[in-house]
Amino acid sequence: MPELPEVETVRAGLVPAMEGRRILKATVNRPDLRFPLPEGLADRLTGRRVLSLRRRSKYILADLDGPVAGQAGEVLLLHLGMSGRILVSGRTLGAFHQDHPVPEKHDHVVIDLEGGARVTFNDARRFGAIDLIAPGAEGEHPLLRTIGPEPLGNAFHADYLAGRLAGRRTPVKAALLDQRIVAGLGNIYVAETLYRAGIDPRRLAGALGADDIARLVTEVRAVLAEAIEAGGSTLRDYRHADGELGYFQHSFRVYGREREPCRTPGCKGTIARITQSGRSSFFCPVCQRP
DNA sequence: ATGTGTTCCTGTCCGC
DNA sequence: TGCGGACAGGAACACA
Repeated sequence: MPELPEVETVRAGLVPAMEGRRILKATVNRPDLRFPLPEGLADRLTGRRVLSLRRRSKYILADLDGPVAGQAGEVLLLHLGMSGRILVSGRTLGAFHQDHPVPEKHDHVVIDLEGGARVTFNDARRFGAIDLIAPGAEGEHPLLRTIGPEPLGNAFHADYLAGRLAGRRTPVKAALLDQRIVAGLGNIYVAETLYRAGIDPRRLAGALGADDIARLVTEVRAVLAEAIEAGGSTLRDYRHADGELGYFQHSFRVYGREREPCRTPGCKGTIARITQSGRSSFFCPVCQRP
């Protein structure tokens, strides 16, 4: 469940289980995801208190306290890749899920917290990532260093985007997927954004007009905000996963709707699917002009 | 530098 | 029911 709204939903779901709580035990069942887990991960987590949970792009960042009182601790970085899920279970006064007590296949890391919650990182395809970042080193971390502005933040605006797209001969679809240009968008929300902005995904980024770019900024923000409000999107029938309460998938206007009618009032178009840079693009050939 | 294609891995679904 | 192939929400990497 991996684009920005899903990650934000997962982060929010982890707050009652983790924030302010001490990690009593950490179990590593598998030594590697996309890359090897940090050396001594379980030991470095055990005994630490989770001070706060943040999100940057599609990454969840957990600020830990240090082993020495008053000293800053490491930051736990979590990335879900394509298939990653974070499950929350445990006896906790009903504050969160209680229905996933049984270990499943691909439960790679399990964290037990003060208060009785168990947080499980499950990722069948192992495209996800877990890392520990030294205090103050977040800005130089290879996975975070080159990421562009948060789309819901002040740094993402039409002038900025125009500057980043100028002269680019790549399709706008690819440009919006590029995390260095804007953080957090993935295949679904790019498709939905381009539909709402009335822009054909094949148009070259550098050929967009100022009006196109202004609409893109508006629609990126609107789609993401609506999706977060809906708790993200749930594609497959992931039972028991935190964050799968999302229902934004019912609001998709183009994603996954190949050969279905366009939902723009009065439009007789049919949603098309093409492949761009190896991934599916869904769009209405009538509403979204080349 | 910029743009494109391949690759990592497992699971599911669809057509024969 | 089995089997093969296409496809899946990401992103790093190798190459032209």
